[in-house]
Amino acid sequence: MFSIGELSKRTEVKVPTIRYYEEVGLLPAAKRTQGNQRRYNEAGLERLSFIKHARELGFSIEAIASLIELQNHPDQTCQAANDIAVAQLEDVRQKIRKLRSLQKELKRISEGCNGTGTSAECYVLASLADHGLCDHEEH
Amino acid sequence: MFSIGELSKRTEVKVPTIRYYEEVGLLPAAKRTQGNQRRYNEAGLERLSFIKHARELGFSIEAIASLIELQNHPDQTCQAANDIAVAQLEDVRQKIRKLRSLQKELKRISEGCNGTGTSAECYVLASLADHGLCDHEEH
DNA sequence: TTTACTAGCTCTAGTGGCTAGAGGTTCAAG
DNA sequence: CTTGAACCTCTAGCCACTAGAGCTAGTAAA
Repeated sequence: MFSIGELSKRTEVKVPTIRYYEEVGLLPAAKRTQGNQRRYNEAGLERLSFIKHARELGFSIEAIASLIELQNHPDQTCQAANDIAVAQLEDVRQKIRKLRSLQKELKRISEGCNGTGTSAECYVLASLADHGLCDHEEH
Repeated sequence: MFSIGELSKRTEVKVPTIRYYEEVGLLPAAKRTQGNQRRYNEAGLERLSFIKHARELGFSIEAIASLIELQNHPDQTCQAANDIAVAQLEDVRQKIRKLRSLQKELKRISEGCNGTGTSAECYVLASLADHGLCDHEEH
């Protein structure tokens, strides 16, 4: 049994974040010492590692809650888990597409400006002021 | 002179968002009718268009405030404006890099699961539980 | 055992960039 | 003059934390 600080060190998840996960129900309410301090075991560590990894992959708290729920029903098919992963993958792909188009426009804008002119004739400012000057697509 | 609703229609920026921009100082306090309703002119429309376009490119409110400040000093060089654009571009590139590595891992995870097994043997859940099962890099 | 001090506790508020809703007022058309 | 859409302000909510105040518990050295 170890403290929240120890759990934090081992998982590299900050202490207030651990308490937050407990509050929103991702982590079960921890056992307490007589003095009301949280105590964890290996199961708690594994659960938090799972959550951390999923967060790093961009899964929402809600999606992680669903995944944990699925873990708790080991006899069901994992179709639902796969669906969540596939949805997350599609979400990431979408974000990449959007960022790539932003990248393209930002590149064009900043390359049009060498930083030596005055603000009045600045290509960066002009591009932002006039949508027509750029290739930007609507979302 | 036109109303906030008209400005909203013309720029495709929602009414509460326009009020929010005014509140945080991106838009100057609008002139008011005797009945306290906001009235805008073409200058207001151009300013909001600038803000909208910059937001679509992912610039933060703070960065946009700086860009507007630069517009108001047309005699200075636009080095600072270019710096902001370049920083934004680098930020976007960084996000793309990170998302690509997430995409790769998510793809691998979801392809490892055909959705027909049980949760107990699910590759998605196992991958999330065990960091060692994946290629995921630390950030 | 006392003392010091770190680490823990709860609670409230703040972050960014909006969005939603309540409850009231103004404007413009008919 | 009446109707009703559009406007006003104010408060609260969203997500996933993060920061800080003010207090208590645990632990190691003296």
